[in-house]
Amino acid sequence: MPKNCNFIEKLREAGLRPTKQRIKMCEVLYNREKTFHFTINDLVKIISEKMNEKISLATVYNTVHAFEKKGYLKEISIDSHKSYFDTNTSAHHHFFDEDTHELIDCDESDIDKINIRKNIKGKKINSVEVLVRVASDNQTQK
Amino acid sequence: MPKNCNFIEKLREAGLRPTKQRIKMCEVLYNREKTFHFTINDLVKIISEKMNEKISLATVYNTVHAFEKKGYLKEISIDSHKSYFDTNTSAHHHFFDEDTHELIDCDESDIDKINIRKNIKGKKINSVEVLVRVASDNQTQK
DNA sequence: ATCTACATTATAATAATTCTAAACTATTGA
DNA sequence: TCAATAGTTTAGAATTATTATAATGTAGAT
Ligand SMILES: [Mn+2]
Ligand SMILES: [Mn+2]
Ligand SMILES: [Zn+2]
Ligand SMILES: [Zn+2]
Repeated sequence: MPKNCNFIEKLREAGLRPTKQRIKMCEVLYNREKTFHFTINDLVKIISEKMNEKISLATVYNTVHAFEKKGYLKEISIDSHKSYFDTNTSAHHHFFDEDTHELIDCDESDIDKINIRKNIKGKKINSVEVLVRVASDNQTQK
Repeated sequence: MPKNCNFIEKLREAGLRPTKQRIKMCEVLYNREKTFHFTINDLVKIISEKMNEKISLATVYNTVHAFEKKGYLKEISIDSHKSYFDTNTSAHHHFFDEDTHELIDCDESDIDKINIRKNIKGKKINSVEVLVRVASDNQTQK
């Protein structure tokens, strides 16, 4: 979803009723300069602490999954223990900072096109995504 | 761990007491031709159904995590909802079959070396792994 | 054989997520 | 306008995966 867009219209187009909870969540998620990577927990915290709003946890889950189904959010597998979501729904690669647990998007120029030589009979490729795990390089440490 | 190895010795070397539960689990995990990718649930099922053994669920978790810490198993992030483990602990790429939820290892020749042009200040790269999601290509379907 | 540190186990606790069913509300159209 | 209705929110219960606890068992040392 584009930044500063008319969320009421966008929600309607997606067949989702523009309730105040959903509009608030759109603002949190999409009124940003950069891609937003988050866990449900992050999102709940932002809504309650930064926005001083109260949206039921069940609604946050429902809405995130509704947005995911409509293609406005994408789930990212980084950690088997919790779900990360991404407002950048295109196929793209990531850096994952193992110190801060932060995800950073790669753009086209950051990683050369991946060349897959193998193919699995009867199967087509749905996506090819690279995860680069990084951590502080402690060159100053012994 | 090599196939058909002396698991008692291997466990001792790792500083792990070779208990009967651990030896049994080594047999299930490492007496195989190919890399084994599994969830805890898969493993428990194999132990109880195929091996007709009873190992407490807590022990399965403890042992898998002990093996992981010693570098005999590696956790793979495919699905935020459950943990996959891999007996191939080297850095390698995967195909993931979205129909069967099966992981397949790539070998060196399957994917060309990944060229990363970006670097994050103060961070070093720990790993670069590619996940290729595949699904049945249904060319016969409408 | 005895000791002891470590391991196993059943069970309880926790955490993430989903379900349920009642209350609420956005939209429709009389 | 204003009910009717279908979709939505909500608190709380249920479920699932995982981890903690604490009692019991056992491998390895003496
Ligand atoms: Mn999900
Ligand atoms: Mn883990
Ligand atoms: Zn991203
Ligand atoms: Zn593998």
